[in-house]
Amino acid sequence: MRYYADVTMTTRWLTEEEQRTWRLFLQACQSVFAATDAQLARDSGLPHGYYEILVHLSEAPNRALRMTQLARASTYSKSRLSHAVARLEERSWVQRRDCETDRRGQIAQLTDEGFAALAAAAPGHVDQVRRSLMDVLTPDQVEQLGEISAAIIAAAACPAEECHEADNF
Amino acid sequence: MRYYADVTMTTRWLTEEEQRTWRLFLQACQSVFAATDAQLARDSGLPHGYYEILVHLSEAPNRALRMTQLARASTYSKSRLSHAVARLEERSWVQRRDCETDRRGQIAQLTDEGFAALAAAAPGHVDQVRRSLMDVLTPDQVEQLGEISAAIIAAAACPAEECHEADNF
DNA sequence: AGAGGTTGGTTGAATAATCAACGAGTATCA
DNA sequence: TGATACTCGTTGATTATTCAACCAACCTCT
Repeated sequence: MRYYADVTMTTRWLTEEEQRTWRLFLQACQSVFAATDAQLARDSGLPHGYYEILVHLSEAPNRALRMTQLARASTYSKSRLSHAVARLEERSWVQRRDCETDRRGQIAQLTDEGFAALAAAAPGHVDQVRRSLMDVLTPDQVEQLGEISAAIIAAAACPAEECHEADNF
Repeated sequence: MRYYADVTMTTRWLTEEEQRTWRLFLQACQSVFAATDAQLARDSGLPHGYYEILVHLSEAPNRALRMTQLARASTYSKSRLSHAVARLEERSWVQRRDCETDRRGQIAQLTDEGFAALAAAAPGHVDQVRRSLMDVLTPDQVEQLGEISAAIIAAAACPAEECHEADNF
């Protein structure tokens, strides 16, 4: 039997090569993310994607972003972001402010404390990214990976598919 | 300010190129997994990694595996797998049996019903993998991605790092 | 002005993942 | 035999994520 059970006959199955690649890709991603998540959790008590949120805020003008923009930047759903920011607010790493020009709006603002936490977490994180990814690949491969990633993102961005999943985006 | 806040001076920061690649990689992974997860959830009500568990069981001799082996194959922690199998058991897709040779052991066995569910889910899933990944890349890129993934996995497997995270592995 | 629709964001319940602790079985070695 | 240590797998509490429902503010068009 093949990797994927065959039922309809009309499906275009994956070739051996594609199958192999898909599995390797899955495993590689898991290994990279497991390592970086573990490192962040260990060294900064930062749960998974929260670091990304802080990074995006730290780069925004004034270290502040509207919730929706922040969600888009972090590829978080609005709901997920709302919960996440609530936790970050409990730790005083982020503060919510009302938006002046749109009274529905909320602005997430990175606090000094939050910035300090991020600054403390960054070196270890970068180090882990090196160990898990960059130092493991040749410069050519890094370039290839960039191009491959860009192609994937581009394909996902448009393709007349349902981009309108209820809450997300 | 750079992407990652600079505090220690001793850190080897990412180059522009590496930074760009890292972010693209993150986003590409999110986009692929978001798409495949959404597809599986929509078409089969299968939460995230559960499909993988069923796949691994379906390929095992006798469609059965010891919990620990299954955990390793799916890169699940023992705890996570235990919970997951409990849910799959509620849906009668998997059954637990005692191991004859080791009385501590449990064997997860894919039921016919579970196999049918997997067979029903597979075509849509494969299709999504094509749309999100394979059809988006050139054959060369598919090959490159395979090699890159293999390098990442190999590096994570050995490197004298702490492979002994409490519960995992 | 106001009806209808859209967007921004939150909430709470349900589900999933992580973490720490545990009991039962096995292995090793005295 | 028994002491010690380790492996197998589960459990319950905590935390994170998803999902559906919702309110309030804005936008458009008449």
